[in-house]
Amino acid sequence: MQRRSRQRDAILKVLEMEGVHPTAEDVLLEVRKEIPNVSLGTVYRNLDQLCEAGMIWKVQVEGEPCRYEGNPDRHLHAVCPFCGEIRDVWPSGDPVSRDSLPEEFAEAEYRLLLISPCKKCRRKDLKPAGPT
Amino acid sequence: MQRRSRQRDAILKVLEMEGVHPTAEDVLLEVRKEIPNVSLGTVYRNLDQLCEAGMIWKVQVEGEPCRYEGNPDRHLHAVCPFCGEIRDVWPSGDPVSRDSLPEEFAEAEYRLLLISPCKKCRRKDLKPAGPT
DNA sequence: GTGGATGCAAAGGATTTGCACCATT
DNA sequence: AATGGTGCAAATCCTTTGCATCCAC
Repeated sequence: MQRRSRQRDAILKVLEMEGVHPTAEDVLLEVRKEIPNVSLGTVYRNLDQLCEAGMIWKVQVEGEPCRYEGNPDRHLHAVCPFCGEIRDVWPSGDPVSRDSLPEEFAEAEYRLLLISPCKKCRRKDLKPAGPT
Repeated sequence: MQRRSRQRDAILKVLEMEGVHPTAEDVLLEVRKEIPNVSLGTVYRNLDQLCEAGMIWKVQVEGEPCRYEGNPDRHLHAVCPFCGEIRDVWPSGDPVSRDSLPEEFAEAEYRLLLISPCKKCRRKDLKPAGPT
């Protein structure tokens, strides 16, 4: 990533909005409001670059398209098993119980996704479903 | 899943081998040793069914095809960032530090993937890479 | 014999890529 | 002007599906 471009700036701006976790498609639609003819390829290329650069993060929920987010501070994600909504979760310490793991994982990196109904869905009385 | 079939039996047998985490493709090749003309569609259909039935599990590593495993006991997975090898990890208690999370996640389900070099790769001196 | 399971091939969705042109430095 | 970025469309990869046939019950 050496040069600047209107497109990348616009993409980054979308991801810098608070609490959003858009898919590439979502980003495309949002950016098109400003630059009507951006292409999906460009969005993907830039999202990749920004990830590499550590400026944004990818959030993967099984069986769904990748989501991206711009909040650089380390935090977790929770997905609602009913509606699929993703929300940020801010842990107060290490969310992994190292004590419960073999020595060799004392410092290991991890991907942790919480699965828990969102407020809206908690009201209704539904049975848990997806992600597998 | 109501009837039995040679194909499903064979697929299940592959997954019941200790410590394997094959992709659908891997399962196909293995099953073909016994039933040369199984199709990939059949493999996927049966893997899905067996997952639904809770007899096997799906393991998702970002950017890679799904892997499957037959060990029904609750455990974690660790992926090697260098070679992609997946190994089983048996925690001694709840691997999630509930104390570090907001109240509402006290009982939440989760997906946790550890990222840590395997023995072979620990010897070599490589820089961490993938999964994003 | 009935309806679930199969094999095949085609379709599908998400993401990547090749290429000629455009734009930033 | 050099070379990285873009738009477009085609390609790729993994997975799912439609359909005629097969086979377990």
